[in-house]
Amino acid sequence: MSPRGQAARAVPQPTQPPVRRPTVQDVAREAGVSPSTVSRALHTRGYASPAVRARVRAAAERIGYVTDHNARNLRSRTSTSIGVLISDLRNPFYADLAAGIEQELRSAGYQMVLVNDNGDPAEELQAAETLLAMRVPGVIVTPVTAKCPQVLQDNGVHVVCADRELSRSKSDVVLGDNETGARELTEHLIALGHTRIGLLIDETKWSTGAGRLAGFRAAHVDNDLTVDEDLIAYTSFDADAARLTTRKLLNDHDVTAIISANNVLAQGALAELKDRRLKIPRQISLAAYDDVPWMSLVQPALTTVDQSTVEMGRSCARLLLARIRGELTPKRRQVKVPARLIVRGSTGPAPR
Amino acid sequence: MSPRGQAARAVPQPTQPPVRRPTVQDVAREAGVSPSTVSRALHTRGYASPAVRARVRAAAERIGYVTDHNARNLRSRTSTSIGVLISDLRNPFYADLAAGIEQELRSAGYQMVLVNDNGDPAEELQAAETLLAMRVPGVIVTPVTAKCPQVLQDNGVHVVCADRELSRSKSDVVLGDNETGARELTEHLIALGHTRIGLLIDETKWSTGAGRLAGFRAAHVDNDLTVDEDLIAYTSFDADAARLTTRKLLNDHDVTAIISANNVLAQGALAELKDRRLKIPRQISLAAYDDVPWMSLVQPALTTVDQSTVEMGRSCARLLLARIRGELTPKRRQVKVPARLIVRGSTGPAPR
DNA sequence: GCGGAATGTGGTATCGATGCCACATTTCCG
DNA sequence: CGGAAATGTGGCATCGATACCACATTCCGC
Repeated sequence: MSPRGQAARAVPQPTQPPVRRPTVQDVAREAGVSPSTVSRALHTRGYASPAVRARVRAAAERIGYVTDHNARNLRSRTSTSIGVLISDLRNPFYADLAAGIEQELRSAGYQMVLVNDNGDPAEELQAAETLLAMRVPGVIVTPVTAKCPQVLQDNGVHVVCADRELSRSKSDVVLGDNETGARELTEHLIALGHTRIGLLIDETKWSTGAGRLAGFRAAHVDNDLTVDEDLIAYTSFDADAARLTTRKLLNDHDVTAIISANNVLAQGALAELKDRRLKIPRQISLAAYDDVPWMSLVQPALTTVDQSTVEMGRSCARLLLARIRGELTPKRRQVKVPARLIVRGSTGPAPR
Repeated sequence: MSPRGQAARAVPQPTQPPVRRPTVQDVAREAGVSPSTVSRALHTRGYASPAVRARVRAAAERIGYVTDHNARNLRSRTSTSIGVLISDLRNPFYADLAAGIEQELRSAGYQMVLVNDNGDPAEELQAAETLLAMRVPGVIVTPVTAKCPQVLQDNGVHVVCADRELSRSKSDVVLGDNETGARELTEHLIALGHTRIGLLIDETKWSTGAGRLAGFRAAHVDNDLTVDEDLIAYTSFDADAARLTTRKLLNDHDVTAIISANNVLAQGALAELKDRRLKIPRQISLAAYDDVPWMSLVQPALTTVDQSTVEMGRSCARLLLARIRGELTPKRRQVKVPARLIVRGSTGPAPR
């Protein structure tokens, strides 16, 4: 309807007459104290004698009182809802991340508002606006655009970026140790005698891809190998595309091992290798960054780097909560979650 | 601290002085109208001339106004946040379900508050209370206990149960067509000549397991086979347990095919078969209910029943929203999402 | 040209909990 | 034993948006 801007938001519809829920007033009457006292007895850091506190709690329980967060949030200008903005819940990486975040938030008494942005800048920005409207005190985001964290911070919302860092970011950030992980993975292959290793990768603008690429290079340098730039196969973030790119890589170059930069690309690479009936790891080795469950179910199981995704999520939540509680110095924080090489059957000595 | 009941909830901490956000008042001043008019112009179904509406919108955009949902919700006694209560985000089934729900909710202007209950009744109940506190108009839940939907409904919250139905449930529900799916899957095996088919299953109290078991039986009956009750192998919802159960099943009985009742059990079954170096499907066929990505990546790919989990999630959301908007008759609704047999390489003719 | 219906806008009370301050009691100590 | 400090409670205003009603205009038809 509106030409642009202020999109017409869903307006709460005229629902049926809701059940009347007990209020602080009701509890006060029931317990024979004032509403203020009820509030203090139940929640606030304020004073309340143990006796009164117990009486109020009993009364609240008796009549089934449940605090209204909307009223609470409005008055106290805070909220226990935290926004979580990720690309795609169906990707196990994001699901694990969200699971870790949720676990930590919940045990601290916070709630998670989860939004998929499908990796789309416009949706991401719209989600940010929604979270602003909800007056969340903090947001955890796997950013697509720098604008999103920017807008949030400009409005006083704490932001933790997860998994990746955009240039000129001012937010706290939790990253995997991509460089070390990729280096170890590459060195593992080099130690097996591989010298012509293909790298299947989709992006190198974000810290994630950039780090993995850097680790790949570093491993070569440390072992006096030069990286053949033609073996770095750029593709898009999509299994089918990765498959085609792998095909091309195999057609044009004689690599003895392939590293896929993430779990999505690995699907494509594996599919292509199987399709060619290549014996893994006898004829070619395959390894992937970002361990997800299927990688240990296929035959042979894939050698991978486990980036402790759930723990990464927990870290994000802990960091954000600490920030919200004002426990941190203003200085921007960067947390690095270690990555761990898991050697399985898909990597073996270089042929011949 | 408190002996029991009214758990001490996290209280919003004294955060740093938040940024002052523009209010309706500010927009009103900027646009030269009254606050009431601003409200109507931006949101409410009320009247506002196009001219004023445009002017107000422009003003709002100019000063960066974002509605405060807490205030809005408090006053209007509604909310656009929907609770989603599931067991385990790391299980692709739940992740897909949540993804479907989120997609539908978001496109309708609602938000998703996601809570993992880890399949634990206590956590489930606590989550329900949190959602009550948030005054969500509706909740989608994969119920563990009947008490949870009960409590919510008693407080006037609309509930849609997803994936399973507890006895004596009064809520709307969205189910997969477990019976048909399991019947088709079983019939597929029977058509291939299998007569001794093992069923690996964890629960049959919920409609989910019960339906799959019923379908399994029905296929036998329809084909004049009797079900050997010993081939129904009960296990717990855990891959390792399923593996042991599979081992026992193979040791004690000579089955020519195994059906796993869900994606988790399938992992255990597959692991055991691989461990025994059994040729699939030459020596034994394996099939699973609930198609998840890894099943098409393993070799041979698994024959499965795809229960359209994402679509199931969408259905839940659509049903709940319709209910909230009062578009439905009071009668309890039950939606059945069709299941689809996907034949892949893991099932073949019965040996000999 | 006038009564009365449409139409659009402003004013005010209110949603429910909490921040803040005042004040009634106790407690404590010289 | 008096007065100051400590302690615990109640009262009242307030967070920001919206529901609801009153009212000023404009628009009709007869």
